[in-house]
Amino acid sequence: MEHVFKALADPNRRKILELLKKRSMSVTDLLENFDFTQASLSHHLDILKRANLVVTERQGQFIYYSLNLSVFEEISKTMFNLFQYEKSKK
Amino acid sequence: MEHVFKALADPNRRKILELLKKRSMSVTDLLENFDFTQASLSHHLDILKRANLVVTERQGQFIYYSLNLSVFEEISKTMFNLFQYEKSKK
DNA sequence: TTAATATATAGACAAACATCTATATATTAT
DNA sequence: ATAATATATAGATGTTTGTCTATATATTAA
Repeated sequence: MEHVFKALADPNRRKILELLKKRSMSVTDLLENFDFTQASLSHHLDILKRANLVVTERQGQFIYYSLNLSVFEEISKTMFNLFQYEKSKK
Repeated sequence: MEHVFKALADPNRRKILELLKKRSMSVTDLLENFDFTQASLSHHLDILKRANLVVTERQGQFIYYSLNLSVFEEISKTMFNLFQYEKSKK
C-alpha cells in the first residue's frame, strides 16, 4: 500500500483517477485536462501504474489507461479500514 | 483534503494514526514506538494536526494527542468516494 | 521507406520533505 | 528559585518529488 499512498499524495494524479472513473482514456486524451507537458503526464501515469491503480492496453498508436478495478476495490477497503476506529472507546 | 493526502503519504504518520485509533497518547508515549528523535515526532504530529486529523489536550506536563473523530468520519467518506466508480461502465 | 503521431525515458533542476542537533518554552517537583 | 521533564521550534542537510527539455521507441499513414 505504500506506493498507493504516495501515488495519491499528488493532486494531479488524483485528478487523473477521477477522469478515469468516467472512462478509459489515452495519454493524449488525458493531456488535454492538464497544463504540464506530455513527459510529466507520462511520469504521473507511471507512478499510478506502479501503484497498481491503473492498467494499460494498446490500441494501435494509442495506449489506453483505465482504473485497475480488481485492485481498486481492495484498496477501497484498506482505505476504509484506516479510517475505522472503535467508536465505543474515547 | 490536500493536507490530508499529504499527511497520509508518510508511513510513520499512518502508524501514528493507527496507534491513536487505540487510545490517546502523549508525545512521550508515542515516541516509544519509533526510532527517530522527539523533534521528528513533533514535526509529524504538527503535520497531522494541520491536516486536522488529530487534536491535542494538555494534561499537566503532557500533551495528549487523539484522533479528531468529527473530521475523521468526514474524511472517511471522501476517501470512500474517491474509490467509488460506476460499476456498470467498462 | 519516410514522415507523422503517440508515448516513454534520460537527465537536469528547483522545491518540498524527513531527519538531525541544538535550543526555547511550558509545567511540575524539590 | 532551581532543576527536571515534556514538548515545540529553528536551522542545517541529504533525499525525494514534480517539472522541464531533449530524445528514443513504437505505430500508422503516405
